[in-house]
Amino acid sequence: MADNDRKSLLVICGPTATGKTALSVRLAKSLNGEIISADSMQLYKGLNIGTAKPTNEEMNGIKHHLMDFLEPKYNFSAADYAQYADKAINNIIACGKTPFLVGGTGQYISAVTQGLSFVCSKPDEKLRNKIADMALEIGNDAMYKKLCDIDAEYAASVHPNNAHRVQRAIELYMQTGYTMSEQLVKSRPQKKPYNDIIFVLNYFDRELLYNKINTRVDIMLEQGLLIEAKEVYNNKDRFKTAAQAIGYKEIFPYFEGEQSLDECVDKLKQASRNYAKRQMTWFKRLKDTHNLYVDKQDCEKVIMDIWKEHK
RNA sequence: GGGAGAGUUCCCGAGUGGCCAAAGGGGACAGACUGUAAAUCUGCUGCUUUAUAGCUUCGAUGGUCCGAAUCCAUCCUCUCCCA
Repeated sequence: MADNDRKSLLVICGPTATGKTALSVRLAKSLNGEIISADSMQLYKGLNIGTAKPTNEEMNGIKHHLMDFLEPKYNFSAADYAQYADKAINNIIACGKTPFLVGGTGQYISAVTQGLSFVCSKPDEKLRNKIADMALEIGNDAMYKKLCDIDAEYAASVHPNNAHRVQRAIELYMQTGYTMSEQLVKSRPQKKPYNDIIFVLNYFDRELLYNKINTRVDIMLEQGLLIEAKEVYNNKDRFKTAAQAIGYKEIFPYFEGEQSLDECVDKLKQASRNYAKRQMTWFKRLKDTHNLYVDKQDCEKVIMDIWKEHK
C-alpha cells in the first residue's frame, strides 16, 4: 500500500559480484531513476579497478551519486553517508525522478533506511588515538572493564576481544557524555524516513557466486589491478581507508617480496569470498526484504512488478 | 637395484602406549554489528536428534598389549639420495 507521506526509495543490495550495478542501471533506465551508490570504497576518487567501480559505459548515462567524489585521504563514515544520501535522495525526488539506493555496504544502507540519527559531534581524531594508545598500554581486558563501568548493558553485548567496538564506546562516552546504550535508543526515529522497498540480490547456488568472485578478481588483474595496488602501497598515508579495502592490502606481501603473486591473488579471492559471506549475514538480518536469486529468476522483471505495485 | 624419510580428520600440521575424536592454523558453515564497516569481532567443524555416553577414524592388513595414531610384521603410495 502506498504511503503518500513518505518518499519512495528503491533499494538494491546484496553481496559483491551479484550484478547490482548492471541491474540497477537497466532499471533506472526504465523507471527514470538516478542511483545513489552505497559503497564505502567506491565513494573515493580513483581506485577504479579494485573497487569494481562502474565505467561510464556501464553507467550508460544514469547519474550516480556518492561515487568517485572524495579524495582518498579523507575519512568517511556511516553518519556522513546518511547525511549525504538523504540530501541526494531529496534532490532526485525534487527533479521528479526515482531514487535508487544501490550498494553492498550494509551499514550504510541500514543507516539510511532506518533513519539513524548519529550524535552531532564528530569523532575527535586525537581522542581516538589517545584511547588506542591507552588500550596498547593497559590491554584490551582492562579497556573492557572500563567499558563495563561506563555502560554495563552495552558491554554485555560486545565481545571483550572486539577492541574496535570497546574503544569506540569509551570514546563516545568520553566525548559526549552519552553511553552507547543511550545513543542506541536516541538514534532510532519513531518512523522510518522512507517508504522504501528493499531487494536483496544473491545467488541461490553459492558455488556460482564464489566462482563469479574468483573470475572477477582475474579480470581485475588483467585490467591492471597491480598498478593500482602499487599506488596504494606506495602512498599508504594518502590512501588511509583504501589501504584496508579488499584488493590492495592482500597484494602488499607480494610488493614486499614475502609472498608470490599467486599466493596473494588466492588470498585476495578468499578475502572477497569471506566479505561476500559477511554481507549476506548483514542483509539476511534486514526485515521486510525481497530476496531475489539472480541465478533463478528474472530479477529485473520481478523488481519492476513489485515496484509498480508498491508505488 | 641400494639407501634415507614420509603417509593424521576438508587442507596444512602437532601428537610417538592410556589424560586422543586427536593441539594449532587455514578453509567451510553460522552469527554479531549505531561515526574505521571491503573494517572489527564471535561461535562451530567425525557420526549418533540429548550426552560426565556410545560408535567409527590417524595409508592397508595382520599382530603385541588390559589398552595402539603411537610398538612389531607384511603390503601399498609418495619424496629424496646413490646407481
